[in-house]
Amino acid sequence: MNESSRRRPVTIKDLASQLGIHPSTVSRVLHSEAEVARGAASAETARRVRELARKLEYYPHPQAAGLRTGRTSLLGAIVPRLSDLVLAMMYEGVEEAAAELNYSAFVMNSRDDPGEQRRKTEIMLARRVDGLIFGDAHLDGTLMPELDRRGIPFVLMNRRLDGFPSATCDDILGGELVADHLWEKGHRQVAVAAGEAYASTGVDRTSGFVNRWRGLGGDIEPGAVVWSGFDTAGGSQAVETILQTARVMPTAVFAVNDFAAIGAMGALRSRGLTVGQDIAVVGFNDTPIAAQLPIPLSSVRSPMLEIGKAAVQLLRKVLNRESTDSVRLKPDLQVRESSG
Amino acid sequence: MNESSRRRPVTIKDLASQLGIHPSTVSRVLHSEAEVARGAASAETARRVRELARKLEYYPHPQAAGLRTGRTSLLGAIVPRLSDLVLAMMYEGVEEAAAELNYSAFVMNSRDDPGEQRRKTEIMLARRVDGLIFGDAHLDGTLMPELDRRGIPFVLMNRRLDGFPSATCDDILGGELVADHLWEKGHRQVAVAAGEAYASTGVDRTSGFVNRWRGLGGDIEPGAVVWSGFDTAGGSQAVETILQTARVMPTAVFAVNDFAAIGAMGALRSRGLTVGQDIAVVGFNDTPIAAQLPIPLSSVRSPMLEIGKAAVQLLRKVLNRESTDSVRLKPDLQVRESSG
DNA sequence: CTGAAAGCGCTTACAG
DNA sequence: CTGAAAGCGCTTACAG
Repeated sequence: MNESSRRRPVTIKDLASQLGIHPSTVSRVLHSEAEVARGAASAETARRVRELARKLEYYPHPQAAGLRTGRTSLLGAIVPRLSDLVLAMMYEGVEEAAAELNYSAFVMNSRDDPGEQRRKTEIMLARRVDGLIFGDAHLDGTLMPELDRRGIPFVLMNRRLDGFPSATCDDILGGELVADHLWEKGHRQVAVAAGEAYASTGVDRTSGFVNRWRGLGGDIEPGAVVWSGFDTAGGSQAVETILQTARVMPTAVFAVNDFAAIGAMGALRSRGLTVGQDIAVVGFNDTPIAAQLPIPLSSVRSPMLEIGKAAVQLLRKVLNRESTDSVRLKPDLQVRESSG
Repeated sequence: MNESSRRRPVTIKDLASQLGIHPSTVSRVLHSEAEVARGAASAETARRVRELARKLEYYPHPQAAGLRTGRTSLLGAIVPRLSDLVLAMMYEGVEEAAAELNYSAFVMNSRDDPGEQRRKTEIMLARRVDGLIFGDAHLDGTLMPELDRRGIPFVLMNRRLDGFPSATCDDILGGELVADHLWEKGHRQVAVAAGEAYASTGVDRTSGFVNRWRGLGGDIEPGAVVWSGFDTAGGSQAVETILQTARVMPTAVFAVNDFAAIGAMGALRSRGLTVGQDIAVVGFNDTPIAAQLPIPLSSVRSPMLEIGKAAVQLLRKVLNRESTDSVRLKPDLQVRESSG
């Protein structure tokens, strides 16, 4: 059982009294970047302060500093759900990059529900975060323009939205890579499990694919593009719909998310089709399971960790009032047995 | 682009001056639980304070309050990796339960590395968290006893450790459920992909299985229990080892984690075996993909979200210096095609 | 019932 | 180069 008799952390005052100097001098030294502490204190004083701080394991009290400076060094991230591996990976990137900049990051789930997005945003603001990162932007949403009007610093990751800085995968390119690959493999009848129509990821991957496909001279049957959830259930439903409504059976399915692809594979198998032989399937994100599935899944590798880190860098610029350009990181295609 | 001209949040002083009363009175009212504000202010004053607070959308400044009270209302959680769905789900539970108690939760990854566990713990403590939740306890680790000696309030989740309060799945029971099921299905030669030997999850699931199996009159071949990673790679490696070293071919494999089970399925398939016909596979945690795999995976359902919530409740008790008993939540077995 | 003061730990202009 | 003061927003014993 815990004793809960934590010893009181060392403060600036402790350091000052032990050194026989004023707390403000300690603070100045600890904040001077240069080892020599130009203007903050004499080289000798600075040395003694730093030495004692190290010896006593002094750590600044971030809340106290924040109270004084008006900044909390807190970043808030809102994602559809953390149990979605794609967002979890991106958030790992956010966490790492934030820690490097001496920020702390929070994360909350919105479940892609507009009410929850608002609610969670207000909670984050009540906690006085310095800025926000949204992984759940809706193309038809009203929250982002509103926050912008209120002057709240934020950036987007994962999904983009016109007019706001975002760190995303180049999803259009990702879709194009899949079109090139399937065309080259000789497929001419294809279908798309396109994801949610409110998410730029689904929209961009799909439009990249469709436009390139047409550019190559291919046709997309009406009813061959089905909007659906990004999860396994969404993928299997999309395939059911495609199989029921398509006039011509597709020989390949592009699912804009690996989990949807896994759901699609399940649905195809229960129709008696062998993926990789009777029908090709390609997913998106190249999550670790893709390569390890019983039938390894071809997938577009997106740099999820890097997207999270890029989002933090972008937010840093916004907070510093520097100019920002959205970042689109390049994906590449991993071809495996499911479409080999 | 963001304007970054956020309007200053409303403070207690703002409320007080608008009402012509003293800030301390406002604070007292806002902290009195009862609507009538017994002892804090007159019913009329209390009413006016609450009304204005609502109207101006006053939110307390948690850092300022914490500075005064000595508590930050911050909880730190450390997990092996957030991109492990099991931990991500548990952390969702942590986040939700913490928010309900007006706590904010942080999470960091330790990658199951003892150095990182220490480092991340110290970062959390430097941020003055009120308490910690560890999802990455090692059975042979030295960190927990050390933190206990230092009087730092913490609890464990996911993995247990003797002598410390934990919220876990009843992993022994989970292993027993699998043994009963496979025995009943007529299997007599079994193997186990047992997970990491430093994690109570793997150890308990395995010992629950093995002990029950022997109790039923079964034998476990030497070399039929293989320690391995919890991920897909670990599962496929474990199966490779089992197939190479087992004297008798098993007819069933119990993998203590769904991702390991997926890896196992892949390895079995590349040996030409059809899971569910030639060989049974059972996983653990019943993650959402289990049911949606091309060959649906039998799995022990563990209440991941509830484990996270229970950990927060446990930590709350520790912080209140109430007595705590470890919580072991009951799992159940979902039988599917992979072992049907 | 309500005001006034002190102080949590830190930072930052301001003197000297 | 260094000290002293003020103040961030809040809470809490203490008076009256």
